[in-house]
This record gives sequence, C-alpha cells and structure tokens, in this order.
Amino acid sequence: MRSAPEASSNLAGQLRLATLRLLRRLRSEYRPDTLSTVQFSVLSTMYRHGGAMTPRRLAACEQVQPPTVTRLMKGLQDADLVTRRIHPTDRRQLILELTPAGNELLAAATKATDHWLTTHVADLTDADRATLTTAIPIINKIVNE
Amino acid sequence: MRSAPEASSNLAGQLRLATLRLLRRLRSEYRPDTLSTVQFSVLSTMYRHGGAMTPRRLAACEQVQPPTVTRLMKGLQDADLVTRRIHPTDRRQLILELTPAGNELLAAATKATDHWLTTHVADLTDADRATLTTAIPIINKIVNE
DNA sequence: TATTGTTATACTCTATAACTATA
DNA sequence: TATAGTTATAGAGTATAACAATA
Repeated sequence: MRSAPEASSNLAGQLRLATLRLLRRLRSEYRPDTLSTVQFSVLSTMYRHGGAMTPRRLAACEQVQPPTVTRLMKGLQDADLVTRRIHPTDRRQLILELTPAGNELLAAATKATDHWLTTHVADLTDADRATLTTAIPIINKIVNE
Repeated sequence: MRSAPEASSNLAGQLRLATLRLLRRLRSEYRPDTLSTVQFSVLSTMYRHGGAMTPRRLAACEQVQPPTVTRLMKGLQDADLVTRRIHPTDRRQLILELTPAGNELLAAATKATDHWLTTHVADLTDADRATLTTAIPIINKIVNE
C-alpha cells in the first residue's frame, strides 16, 4: 500500500479522512431512540447557551444556513425535545428552548457516547485520551478560523 | 455559557462535535472543480491500494454499503477520475481504477487541503500540528474497533 | 428598506430490500 | 446455493432562491 500523494505535509488531508470515518462510525451506532450527531450538536449548542436561543444565532453557532435550522427544529419539536415561543420584544424572532426531555436526552446521549468509547475501544490508553483532549480545542480553533 | 452535561468525562461527545464541525467547515470550502470530502476519501483509499480495487473491497475499506460505492463511482466515472473493467478471472467482479486525471486531482486536492490549513489557520503552532499528527492514528484506532 | 424566519426546491450521502448475473 | 454488483426507493442533512411578516 502506498501512502497518499504529498504525504510528507499531509496533515489536513489525514485529518479530513479521519473525521469523515469517525462520523460514519458514530452513525453506524445510531439507534432510533437516541440523537443523531447533528441533533446532538444542535442540542449541545442550545445547552451551552443556557438552553434558549434564536434560530439565527443557532445557525451561526452551528455554521449552517437558517433553513437548515428550520428543518432540524421540526424534527426536534415533533420529538418534544425543543419548544418555541415568540421573542418578547421583536415579533420577527423566535426563542427556541430545550424542554426537560431535551435536556435529559442530551445528557443520556453524552453518557452513551462516552460509554461507547470506553467499552468499544479497548486499547485506548490514558495517553491517547490525553492526546485527544488536547486535540479537540485545536480542531475547534481550525473550525472557527 | 454552560459546558455540556457530564462534562467531566465528555471526551467522546466533544470529539463528536468537533469532527462534525470540521467536516462542515471543509464542506464550505468546496468548489465544483475540487473533490468533496467523500470523493477525496474514496480516491485516497484507491490510491493507498495501488490505484485499483473491487467495489466490495472499497466498500469495506470505506465502511459503507455496496450501493453507496456504486453511486459514488457513477460520479467519479462521469468526471473521468475512475475507470472500470471486468475482473480477469471472475466475471462477477469489477476492477475500479484511478485514471491519470484521478491521480492528479487527488494530489491537487491533498495539496489544496493542506494549503487551506496553512493559510487560513494563522495561529496553528508546531505543537498544535504535532498534537494533531499524534491524534489522527488514535482516531483511526477508534474507527476500526 | 433591512432583518427574521419559512417555504420550495434540489443535491449529496447514505441505507435496506429486491433484483441480475456469475460462480 | 452463494457471491458481486446494481436498481429502486427512502431518509437525513445541506444549500440557494424566493417569499411573508415585522422592524
């Protein structure tokens, strides 16, 4: 097997491949009573902002376009994980809010994801965990540039 | 802002969020004359295997189902990046092969992705690069468990 | 006139089930 | 009967363009 062309300076390419495959792997773990990665991300962002925010703000944080938020919220509202109300002073805007059920499912999904990592990845060492913990803010730095 | 619930042991969840956002960020860089992340991954895998392999093998390596490979190959063949021929001894099988154009575009995409990382992420230090370089095989270990 | 959110539409990526051809 | 690949179909996630409501 050959390594990829320009392998010597291939950090970004390798990172691109590794992240795609990790998300595919996580999707294969998906069960209908859990959150998809995209739902997990949206609810996490809402939680981080105190559990309530406008669609526009949410779209900016998630780095998606507003219609994508509209669509995602439909599914989450149908599942009673999110509610909406009109903004008190600007009636163009909405306030999206995590329900208690949304909060609970977010916590359960967080736990389940970590449990999966613990039980499925037998030979992940403490050093590996430390490396990943260090890498995550670097990836986030790349994302936000 | 609050951190996510169960934040203390939230490595897998944080990794899930970071990878989703990195792929979104990379998608926003996409231009019609380049490769999507999924195409990049498929061509990289073919390259690593010497530039030729069967659809079934490719599906296994990419961890997708065979119909997904069929569909992806249509686009790549239309773009003359991949050709196909019948397996010499088993006429049920195909051999998919990178074309010279496919090789060139893969190399260009690799270069472009690294160039993007270099030019857009101004404050990525050598230590950051070292951390990411160490993290990539760990992520791949997780993927293949 | 500018901003917020939605609707309409379309494309990519992915899966499962059913099918065809070959072994 | 088993295996390789394709077709048919469906669903999630995403975008752009056009629209309605409100500021």
